[in-house]
Amino acid sequence: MSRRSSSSREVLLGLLTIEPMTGYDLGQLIRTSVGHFWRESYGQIYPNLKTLAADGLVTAKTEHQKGKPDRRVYSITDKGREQLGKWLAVEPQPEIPRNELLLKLFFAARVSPEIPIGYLERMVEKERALLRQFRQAEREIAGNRQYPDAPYWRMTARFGQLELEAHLHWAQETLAELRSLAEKEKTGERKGKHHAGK
Amino acid sequence: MSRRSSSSREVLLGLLTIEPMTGYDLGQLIRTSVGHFWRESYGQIYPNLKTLAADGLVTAKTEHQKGKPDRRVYSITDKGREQLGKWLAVEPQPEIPRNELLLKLFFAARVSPEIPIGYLERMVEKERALLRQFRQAEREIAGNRQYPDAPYWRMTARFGQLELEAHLHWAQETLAELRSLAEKEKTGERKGKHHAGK
DNA sequence: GGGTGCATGTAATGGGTTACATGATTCT
DNA sequence: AGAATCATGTAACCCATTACATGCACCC
Repeated sequence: MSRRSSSSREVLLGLLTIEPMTGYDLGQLIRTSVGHFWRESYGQIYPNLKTLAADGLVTAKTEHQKGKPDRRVYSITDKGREQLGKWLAVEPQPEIPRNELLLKLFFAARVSPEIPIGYLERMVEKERALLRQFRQAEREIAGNRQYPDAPYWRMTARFGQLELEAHLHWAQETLAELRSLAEKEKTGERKGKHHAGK
Repeated sequence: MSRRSSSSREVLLGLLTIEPMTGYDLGQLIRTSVGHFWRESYGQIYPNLKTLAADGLVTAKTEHQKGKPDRRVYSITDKGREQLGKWLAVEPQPEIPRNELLLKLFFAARVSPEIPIGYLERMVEKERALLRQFRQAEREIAGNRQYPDAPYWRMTARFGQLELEAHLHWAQETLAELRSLAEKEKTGERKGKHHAGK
């Protein structure tokens, strides 16, 4: 048990409190449930399940199937649940994620405004579609009263929605500004072309 | 020149278009200019400057100073500017950053609501302070007409501001919901305590 | 016949942070 | 006296993605 900062093992523990699952199931579920703020690759999931088992936080049993490969079904142990509780009590440290879009925009004066306009337009497209299915999903979860996890799941979904809305708002505002910038460049082409081609 | 996905070298190139600088200067500038969406450690900056010089994208000269250590001052070359232009033209791929706060919230039904309440409260505090200095900074940049980079820098700052506002809004909304959840738990303490202690 | 889904795993590779080493000066 | 700033660099480590390997069943 060395010092580990990341939470790759804890997602697995957390999802195993819902029901026993295989590594493959966990991969699927991660994509569909927490996928908009947390990803794991199988190259991470399988080895982590092994170390979790070695530490006694989960147990595994193999189920044979005909026609399909064997399943290694993992269950969380009491020790695992305890560990999860401890992890939950530790205040999450806010980190600043890298944003390549903003980085390119920051240096965009070196190229034609058409370039950032291009990728903002495509971004708006994608985000609009995403927002639609987000709102759809929210309506579906909204029905789930009774289940004790439901309110928390709704909160995380709501976060995604609000953030998306903010991004969209910004993108549209920014597009308008970029277009007027492009306009000015075309009309006032007298001197100061500061950016190099290509 | 192998396939590299990250943009750690390009930040350096980009900032060197402003003026020649040392690795140390670059570190400082990264923190103060793009720090709210991009970070670099010196363990990354110094080796990258070396490879950039080896590839002919920057040149270096050493300046001696008395009392202080020598400075290695890097300047971008034409080849470097060209490279930067190429990189800027490539559409940035949106990635989903991991969010540990949301992950813990997703599993928060396993602990007392007091726990997420605690860290959301502290988050609101911090973000309020951040927002104040963000708005401050924006007013200062707003004066900078004439400089060709200024509009782009404002756009990235604006992004940070809008996103922060969205986070704050969400945090307050969520706090209210968590508090009513905690209320319900205290009054209706009949059976179903589903979460384990500590 | 070929793609997709189920299912588990390992190895190579790459990207990045942290800690360490060094050392004079200036501020508190 | 001690901390912070300027300044450069390396080594250890860790986390994570991607590619590869395997193989049956089902659908088009």
